[in-house]
Amino acid sequence: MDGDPVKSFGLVIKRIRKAQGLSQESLATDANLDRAFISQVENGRKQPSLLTIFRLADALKLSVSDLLKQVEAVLAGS
Amino acid sequence: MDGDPVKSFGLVIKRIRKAQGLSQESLATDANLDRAFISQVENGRKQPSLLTIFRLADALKLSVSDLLKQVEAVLAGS
DNA sequence: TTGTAGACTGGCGTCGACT
DNA sequence: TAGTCGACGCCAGTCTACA
Repeated sequence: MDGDPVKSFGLVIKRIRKAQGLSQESLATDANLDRAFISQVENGRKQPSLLTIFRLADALKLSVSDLLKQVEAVLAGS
Repeated sequence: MDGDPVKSFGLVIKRIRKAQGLSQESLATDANLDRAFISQVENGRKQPSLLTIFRLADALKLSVSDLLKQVEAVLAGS
């Protein structure tokens, strides 16, 4: 019932980050991004660019396609 | 030998669009984007945002994860 | 540790026109 | 049909700082 890819993306990032026991701070440094920006993305307030999506996937140690497959799953079940 | 996700993304978009016999113009209208911008993306001069990636995938009638899987394939074999 | 705010730079995305 | 250009508005992404 959501339908917003930006919010769904944020939820997935937050879920995976927590599952790996990472802080926003460490994820930010791993992905070469700002911590404040990570927060905005996780809360669906900012939509990342292509390069940023790749950086986040790398930092979370999974492929971009697998990451977005999880986003699609959230979208489908919402 | 490439390593640039932005260029790879553009190549994949162009390849799929041509395989479906679409013009940049029709893809642009299907994805609610500007034709000039489609050209920039295909040539790796602009990197799309998350929402734009979803719009392009929809217009090309494939899932975002499948689209990015093709991008990863190009990156791997380059 | 996280959310948010304000200010800032650079770049996304649009539009019209020309090649 | 596709590439590119200039101008434009708006937002991605950074940084500092405070709750």
